[in-house]
Amino acid sequence: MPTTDTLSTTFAALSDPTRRAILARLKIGAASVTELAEPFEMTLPAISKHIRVLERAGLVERGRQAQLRPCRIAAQPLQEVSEWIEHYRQFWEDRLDRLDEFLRDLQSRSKNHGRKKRSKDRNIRR
Amino acid sequence: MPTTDTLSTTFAALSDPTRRAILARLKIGAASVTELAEPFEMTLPAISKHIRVLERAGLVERGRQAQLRPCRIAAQPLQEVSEWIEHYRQFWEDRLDRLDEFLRDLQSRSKNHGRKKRSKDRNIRR
DNA sequence: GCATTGATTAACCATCCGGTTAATTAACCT
DNA sequence: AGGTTAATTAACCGGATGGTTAATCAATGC
Repeated sequence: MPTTDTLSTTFAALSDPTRRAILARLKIGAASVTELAEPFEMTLPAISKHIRVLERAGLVERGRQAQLRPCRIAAQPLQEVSEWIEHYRQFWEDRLDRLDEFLRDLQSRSKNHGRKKRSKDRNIRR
Repeated sequence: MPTTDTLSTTFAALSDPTRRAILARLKIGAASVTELAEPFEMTLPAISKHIRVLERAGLVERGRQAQLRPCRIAAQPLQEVSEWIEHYRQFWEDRLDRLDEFLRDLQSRSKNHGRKKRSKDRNIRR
């Protein structure tokens, strides 16, 4: 029922491979529904639904020309996702950080035999 | 049943606000299940399930000490998400791009009166 | 007006999801 | 051994999701 927040609907929309494929297709240009449906072994209504999900999430916009409803990408909501995810960058780069620390540690140890220097500036994010 | 791909399960895991809140909480340090449950008006089993979803998605790992199962963040899968999303950056920055193009256009036009330079590498279409 | 093409809506189905309560496991403490 | 605390499992429920087929709407082209 609710779960109205943008981030949730965006993530939900992206959690389906068909939908992501549709977005990928739209990266290279606008397309009609039947065009979008073509690469999939799926009926048109199914694709139509997927598109509506993307539309509700603000990830595609659609026009209308003749009996076509051309879709184009509108990735604005991805910005919020990107910002959200950036707050976690340090956590997936932690291993590198630790390797980094290990190397710096090794280096300083070789310079002043074996004294371990405490590196203050850990939380490096690059 | 299927939909086994990492990206899908990661996005799905992130599509719930409770789960994102749990991750946010874990950013500031490991915590037990009851600790994690505390801020929510929700039963323990519910939280337990959420945690399992996060765990299956590889977003948290858990230890075991006494009867506690301390959770800690493991944001590695977010890297893939981040990479995926970066491929769309140009699309949400498009407005800026077009302003940019407009300005460059204006500039080159003033230099060799009114000849419009075709920028090959744009990829904008709408 | 009527057939054709493009797309949506309706009705239906199976499965998944987020939540509950109640029962169960697991480790600790006397 | 028995009791307490931490957490999971089991069984269940209602509502969302992803898909189908069949029917309908909307615009075009004779």
